[in-house]
Amino acid sequence: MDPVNLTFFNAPVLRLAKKMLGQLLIHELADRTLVGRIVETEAYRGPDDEAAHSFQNRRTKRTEIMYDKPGLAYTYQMHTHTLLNIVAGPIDKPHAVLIRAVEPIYGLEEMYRFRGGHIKHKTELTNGPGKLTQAFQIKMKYYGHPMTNAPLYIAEGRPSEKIESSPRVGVRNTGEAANYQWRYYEKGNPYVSRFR
DNA sequence: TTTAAGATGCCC
DNA sequence: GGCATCTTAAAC
Repeated sequence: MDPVNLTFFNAPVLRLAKKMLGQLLIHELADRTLVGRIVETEAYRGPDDEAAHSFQNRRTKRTEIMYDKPGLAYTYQMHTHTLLNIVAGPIDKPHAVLIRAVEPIYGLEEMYRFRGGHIKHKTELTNGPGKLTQAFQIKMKYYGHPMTNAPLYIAEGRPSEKIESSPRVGVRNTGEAANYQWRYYEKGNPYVSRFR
């Protein structure tokens, strides 16, 4: 499967967050390729978004990558988990899309193994931003990796037909931004994370 | 140098 | 509801 073109990511962040629903997340491991279909995303829109790490153009070692080219991976550590974002356009605007859930397509046996022995149902493999990075073995080493290049990339999938939106998860203490409907997900898909 | 908080997930 | 566990950033 071929990666999407770099221009795919050069879009305003809200539009990109919706466009990414239905696209494929692919990680080529030494002995197996893992594939998932993106079913839930969130947009974080830099300077004017209090919930974003780059709020008020805050520029640190962590947020630096968001000021770089669209299509680069912004990985960061949240408690015991790594979360995966993709930088959106335009360049110099610190915008990014968080991948919150995917539907597992290929490599489920590996995903079960990477997730540990406590998974009862396959919907629990990848229905959360920390779960999917664990299932897909996406680590901090991918910080700055172009998501158009093997071994970790986005490929064209079947676009989502029914998209719903909601407030973002876990950002309740961020003033007005807590109300923005910038979480997008495929309606009725069982792999979408539960809202908290 | 120290400390507190966090775009989470698992267990009790 | 508690807690693991680690990076970042702000306080001291």
